[in-house]
Amino acid sequence: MASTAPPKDFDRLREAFQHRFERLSPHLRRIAQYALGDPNRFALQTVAETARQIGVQPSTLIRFAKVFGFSGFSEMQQVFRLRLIEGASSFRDQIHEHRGKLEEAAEDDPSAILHGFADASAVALNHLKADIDGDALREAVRMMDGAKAIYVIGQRRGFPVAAYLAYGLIRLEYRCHLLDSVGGMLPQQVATIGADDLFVAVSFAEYAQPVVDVVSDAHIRKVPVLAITDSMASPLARHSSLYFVVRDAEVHRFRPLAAPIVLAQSLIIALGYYRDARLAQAAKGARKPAGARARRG
Amino acid sequence: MASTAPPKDFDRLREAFQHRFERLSPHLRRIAQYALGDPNRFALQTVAETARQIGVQPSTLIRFAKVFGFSGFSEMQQVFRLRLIEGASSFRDQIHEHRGKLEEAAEDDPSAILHGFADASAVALNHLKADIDGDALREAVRMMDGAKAIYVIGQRRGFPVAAYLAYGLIRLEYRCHLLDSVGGMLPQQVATIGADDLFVAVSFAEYAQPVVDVVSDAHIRKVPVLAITDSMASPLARHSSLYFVVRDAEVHRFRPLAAPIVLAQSLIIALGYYRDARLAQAAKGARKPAGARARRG
DNA sequence: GTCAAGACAGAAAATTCATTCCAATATCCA
DNA sequence: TGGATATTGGAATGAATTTTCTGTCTTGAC
Repeated sequence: MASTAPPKDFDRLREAFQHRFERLSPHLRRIAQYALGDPNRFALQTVAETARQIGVQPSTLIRFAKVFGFSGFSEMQQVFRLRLIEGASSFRDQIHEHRGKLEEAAEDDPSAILHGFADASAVALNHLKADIDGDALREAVRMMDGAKAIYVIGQRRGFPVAAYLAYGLIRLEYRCHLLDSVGGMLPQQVATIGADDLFVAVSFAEYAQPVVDVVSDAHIRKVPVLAITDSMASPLARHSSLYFVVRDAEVHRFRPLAAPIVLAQSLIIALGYYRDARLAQAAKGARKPAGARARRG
Repeated sequence: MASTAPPKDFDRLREAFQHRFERLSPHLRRIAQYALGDPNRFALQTVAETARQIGVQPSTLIRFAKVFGFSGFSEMQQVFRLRLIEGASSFRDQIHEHRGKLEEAAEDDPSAILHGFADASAVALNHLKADIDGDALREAVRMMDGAKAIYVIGQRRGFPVAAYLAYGLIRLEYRCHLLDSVGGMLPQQVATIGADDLFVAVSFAEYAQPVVDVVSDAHIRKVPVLAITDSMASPLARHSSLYFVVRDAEVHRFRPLAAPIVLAQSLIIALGYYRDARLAQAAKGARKPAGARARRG
C-alpha cells in the first residue's frame, strides 16, 4: 500500500494514474480508465453509482483510492471536484488565490500596482474568452444591426464601456445615442424608445439605480434590451432580452474594466464585419429591395 | 408552496430564479444570487457548506428548493450537476474548435473575433508593463494629489479612458471635472484652469483637434498637463509636463483600449494609496500645519 | 499439487448528510 | 399598539453513503 502523500491537484493525479497503470490489477485498471475517460461523471457520482457502472464493488473503489495514498474514496473524488470548480472557476476565486501576489509590497510602489493590476486584467480576459458564448455574440450582433436606433446607457464604472459602445456604433454609422442624465430627462428620453429600437445597458454591482429603473421600464414596454453585467443574478440580467456576464473581482479595492471593454470592442468589430457581409449580399442581389432581410424576426 | 413541475434543465431553472427573484424573501434572494453567481460551487458543495458560506441555515436551502417545485435540495442540485457534466465535457472540445478557427480569418465568427481581440489586448497589457516607468507613475500621482482641481479631457477613443479617470478621481474624493463639449464652451472652460490645477488629457491618433488645441493652450498658460497618448511624437507629448505612451497595434481595424484603461485604473489605485499614506502622516504629526508637505515643489 | 499472497465480493458498521418540525423572530396590516 | 402572517433559526430525525471487515477466490511460484 503506497502511503506517500496523495496528489492534490488533478494533473498530478492523472500522471500517477498513467504511470502506475500497467502495475494495476484488472479491476483497478478499469477504474482508472473510467476515471480518466469521464472525469466529470467520476467527480459527481457516488461510489455506488460509479461501482455499478464500472461493474465492480464499492469497496474496490475505496481500495483504488488508498493505493494512491488517499484516506478514502471521498478524498480522491475531491480532487476531481476541485478541477470542475476551478476549471471554469470564477474569476473571483482565482484572484483570491493570487491576491497575495497581486497586492503585496505594492502600496507605495506604483509600478508594482500597475504590474499586479495588469496581470489581474489578463486573467479576467482569459475568463472572458471562456465565459462568453459565441451564439450569444451572434445574436447580439443581429440585434444591433437590426435596430432602427440604438440607445446606450451606463453609469459609474459602466459609463466608460457604454461610452465606447456609443463611439464604436457611431463610427460604424449606426444611429446611436449615449444616454447621460444631463438635464435630468432620462426617464422621458427612455419613454421615446420603441420596440424596433434597441436598448443597450452596462451596469455592474452595485447596480446604479437609474440604470436598473430605465432597463426594467424598457423591458416592460417590450423594448429589446441587451445588457452587459457581472452576474446572472443581476437586475439587468432579469430584465433583458440578452445579456453577457463578465465576471470580475476586486483588486486593490478596484475592479478591472479590461474585460468589459474588450467585450464591447469585440462586439463592435463583429458588428462591422456582419454589416459589411450584409451589404455585400445586398449588392449582389441588388434587384431585390435592399436591406429587407436585415431586420430580425 | 408552488408545486408546479420543477424546471429540469439549467436554463429554465435560471429563468425561474430570475423571474421570481423580486418576489423572494431576503434570504431566498441571497441563495438565488449565490447559485447564479457561482453555479459550479453550488453544484458541488453540500447543503451545510453552502449554507455556511451564504450565512443562512441549511433548512432555508431546502425551503428554497421547494419554492421552485423540487422535492428537496438534492433534486435541485442535480440540475446544477447535470449542467457541469454536459457543459464541461464539451468545454475541452470547444477550445480545440476555436484554436482551429482562430487561424483562419474568422470574419464571420464573433467568438473567434473575441478570442483574437482578447489575446491582442493581453499582449498590449504586457507591453504596458514593460513601457511604463515607475518614476513617471510616482510623479503623476504626486501631480494629481497636489492639484487644487483636476480637469480631464478625452474624445473619441480616448473618451472612455478620460471618463474612467474622472470617475475614479471623484470616487477618491478629488475635485475633478470631466470636460465634454456639451454647450460648446470648452475653450472658455479651459481658460479658467489655473497653474495650481491639473489638466489631464487622453488622446490617440488621429488626435482630436479640440483636445490638441486646449492642451497646447493650457501648456502655454503654464497649467501642468498630464497626458496619456500613443506616441512620443504626439502633439500631446509635446505640450505636456508629463506623459505616458501606450503602444497599441491595430487588430481588425480597431485598436485595443485595454492598455490605456488599465493604466488609468492603476493611476487611480496608486493615487488612493498615496493619499491614504499622506493622511496617515498628517494624522501622526498633527501639530504641524496639516497637508503642508503634500503640495509638490 | 500445494501453499502463499494478493484481489475481490458482500454484508455490516459508522459517518455524513439532507430533511423535518417546531419555536422564535421579524414584518405587515388593521 | 396589537394581532396575524410570513420568515428564519436550530436541534432532532431518518435516509443515504462511505468505509471497514471478513471470508472466498484467483493467480503464480516452488
